[in-house]
Amino acid sequence: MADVFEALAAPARRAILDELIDRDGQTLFEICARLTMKHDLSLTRQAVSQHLTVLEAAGLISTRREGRCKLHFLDTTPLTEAVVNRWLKPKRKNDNA
Amino acid sequence: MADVFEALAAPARRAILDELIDRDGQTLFEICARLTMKHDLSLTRQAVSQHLTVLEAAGLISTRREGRCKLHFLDTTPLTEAVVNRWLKPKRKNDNA
DNA sequence: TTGACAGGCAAGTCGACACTTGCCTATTAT
DNA sequence: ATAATAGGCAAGTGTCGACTTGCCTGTCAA
Repeated sequence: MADVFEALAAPARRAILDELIDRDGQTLFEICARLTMKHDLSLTRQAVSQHLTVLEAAGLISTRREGRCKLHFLDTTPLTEAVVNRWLKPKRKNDNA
Repeated sequence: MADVFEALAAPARRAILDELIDRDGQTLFEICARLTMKHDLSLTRQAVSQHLTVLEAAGLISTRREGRCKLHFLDTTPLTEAVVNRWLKPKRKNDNA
């Protein structure tokens, strides 16, 4: 699994995660359209496709083919492992509020 | 406040956060030494200093001068706001386990 | 006051990555 | 079969950031 933080580094990829939270299981073209509409990000289809590849390599999204469509689903478990378990939980050892 | 995710993008900066979790309030030289020892990161003092600047700009660390030393303290609140409140909590609306 | 220690500023190099362009494959409908 | 849809592969460009080198400022002890 690739680096979760490297995947989160690009603003476009964070916007994609936002989009998948809003509506899970979108296709590449749907994501492209909604990025342009709601996030003012006018990217090429290839650009979004490469972002999706990075996100999938980081385990943040999973995909399923459906005929000629490829659906993308959000998975936030790597986020919990990478951020919460690494920095947020250890601090709770001292100040558990 | 600068971008939290951009601050987390560099592995060296994440290692610095790990170091400050292990021992809070370290100086620049202490962090330099411990990065070399425990993380196999042999960086210049200036490199670490620039990383600390980025982390402080992102609000992830706060500093306090103490004579000729500058102590660095971890602050994880931006992490919660940027990650948990953005992606982890919204998912809990559907599947709250 | 001189030297050592802790840190800051500025310019320069270099590699990685975000993005584009161009073309190709696979699935579905007419 | 042909065209349209949904997506993939590969190469190229350009910018940004991580890191270094060199020098300067401030603090403390002798």
